[in-house]
Amino acid sequence: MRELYITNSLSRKKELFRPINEGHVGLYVCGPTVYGDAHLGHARPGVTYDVFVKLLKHLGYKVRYVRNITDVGHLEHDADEGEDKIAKKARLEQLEPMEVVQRCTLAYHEAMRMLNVASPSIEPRASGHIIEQIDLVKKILDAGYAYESNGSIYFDVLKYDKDHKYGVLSGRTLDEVKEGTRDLDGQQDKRASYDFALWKKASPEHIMRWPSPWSDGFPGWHLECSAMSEKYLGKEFDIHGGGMDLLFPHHECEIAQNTASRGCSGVKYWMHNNMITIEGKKMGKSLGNFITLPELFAGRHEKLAQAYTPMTVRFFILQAHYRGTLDFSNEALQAAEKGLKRIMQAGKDLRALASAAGVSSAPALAYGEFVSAVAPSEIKASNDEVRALIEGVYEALCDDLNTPVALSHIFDAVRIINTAKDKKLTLDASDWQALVSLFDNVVYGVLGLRDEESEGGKAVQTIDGLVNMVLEQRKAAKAAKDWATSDRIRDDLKALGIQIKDTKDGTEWTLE
RNA sequence: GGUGCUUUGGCCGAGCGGUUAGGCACAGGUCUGCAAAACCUGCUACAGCGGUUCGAUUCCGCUAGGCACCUCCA
Repeated sequence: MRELYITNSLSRKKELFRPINEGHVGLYVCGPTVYGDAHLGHARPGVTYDVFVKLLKHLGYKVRYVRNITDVGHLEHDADEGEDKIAKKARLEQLEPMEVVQRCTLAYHEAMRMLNVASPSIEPRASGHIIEQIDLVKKILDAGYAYESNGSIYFDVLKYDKDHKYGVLSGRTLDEVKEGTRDLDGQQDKRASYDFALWKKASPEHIMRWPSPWSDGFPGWHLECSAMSEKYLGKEFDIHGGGMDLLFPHHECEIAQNTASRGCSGVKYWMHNNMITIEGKKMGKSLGNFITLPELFAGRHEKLAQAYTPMTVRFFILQAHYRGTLDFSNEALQAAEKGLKRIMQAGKDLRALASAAGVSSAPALAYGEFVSAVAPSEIKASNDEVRALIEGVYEALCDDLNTPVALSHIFDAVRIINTAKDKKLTLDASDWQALVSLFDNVVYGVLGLRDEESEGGKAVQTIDGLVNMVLEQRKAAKAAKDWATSDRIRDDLKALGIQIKDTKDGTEWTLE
């Protein structure tokens, strides 16, 4: 199996990935808190870990991918004070909290589906694991790293720090954490401001509540990930992912909870995707630069010059490395749209050319499903450039998921395909086979890019027939050297968004 | 205030101690009835100031700007 390197946030270095169990990978990624529309920010981890999982599978690993849904316990302000986000939304909209959860979960799934993000193996909900979470609180209490105060349970950070050192992931010392933690009102129950809640006693008006040995209440936000990752992936698992904004305090607290209860930090590799920024700033409701995915796909937002398709967004995300910030702008999205179109067009041409060269075309791809027809090591080509570029693609992907570099090599493939189409380059069957494999396995497979233009079903077929009919008329006009008619047809079609290309072999057209 | 990250050509965005990443845009050319597309060529940048080095965009320091986390956020 090819070596895979990933940047471990724990060491801040690129490390060779070695699974705990040969050939198997356990991956846990923090999913959304479901209290609003899926937004541009959700697309980044969604796409990033989707590509990562697809790469792992393509390399031959068996993957268990767990991505949770936070539907309780995530509070509005401080980790331990303020209103539950979902309860607040429910109150504002006069809905049952679970109605909010249901609606937002479905919207999130729909947005992910459109982005061609495959479902995780398991998608556990916090509210469905209250028993496990209570059990975890008990273990931490028994170990002496938590205390009860007025019906709530808090994690004793100071004690934990003495025994195990708090802050290993974020690189903060407890002194630094002390300085940075604000003293807020209503924290009298805690011994220290940096202690975090494991269990909160519910106030009388709080709807989402469960019985526990300490009070009727609800679990703290950090608890669910510790409880559910252990349940589905074991005491120690391979990789934990999430957004960089979760690194502190969320993931730091997870490590503390894991260590306090299980005796080990639980995770071998931590991966963190960076943020999408808008005009250089992180997207946030308070800044008014918050764009939801439905708005983006429909072009309905004052910052959007046009609508962008899900694949444009996916490609846009893939053009930057996941650990860097990615700045959103109309110019950048439009550039991505054109670049993607070029790759997809080459993919279409590749099919025809390969099949003409006698290469049996791969079975029709079930879009949204991962196709692994050929193992990466089996891809062979006689043309040096083709061989080098394919090697480059795999090398980049296995070098901390460097999708932008992988794409740069794929653009080399596009150029080669186009040159061959122009008959300025001849490739043999093994080269065509290699390119077909590259597109099926990597472009459509690992990177999960789909040709949206070809997916319109019956309507597209109808348009196809109509356009070909009109083009027959134009052909006749051209034959009669009636350029006025021929040009008018071309212009009229262009006005409808249909772009004509006259080639030696006839007329081609594409939908803009 | 604390901690960390970052500053690349018109835009987006990789990367590296010495060989032009790539995309988009732009200009010229080939092809074409004209176009479009495609291909070829050009545009060769690394915030500023010092230092280390035979050599720095790449390492170190300082200065200036930006960002993130420390509060909910992917």
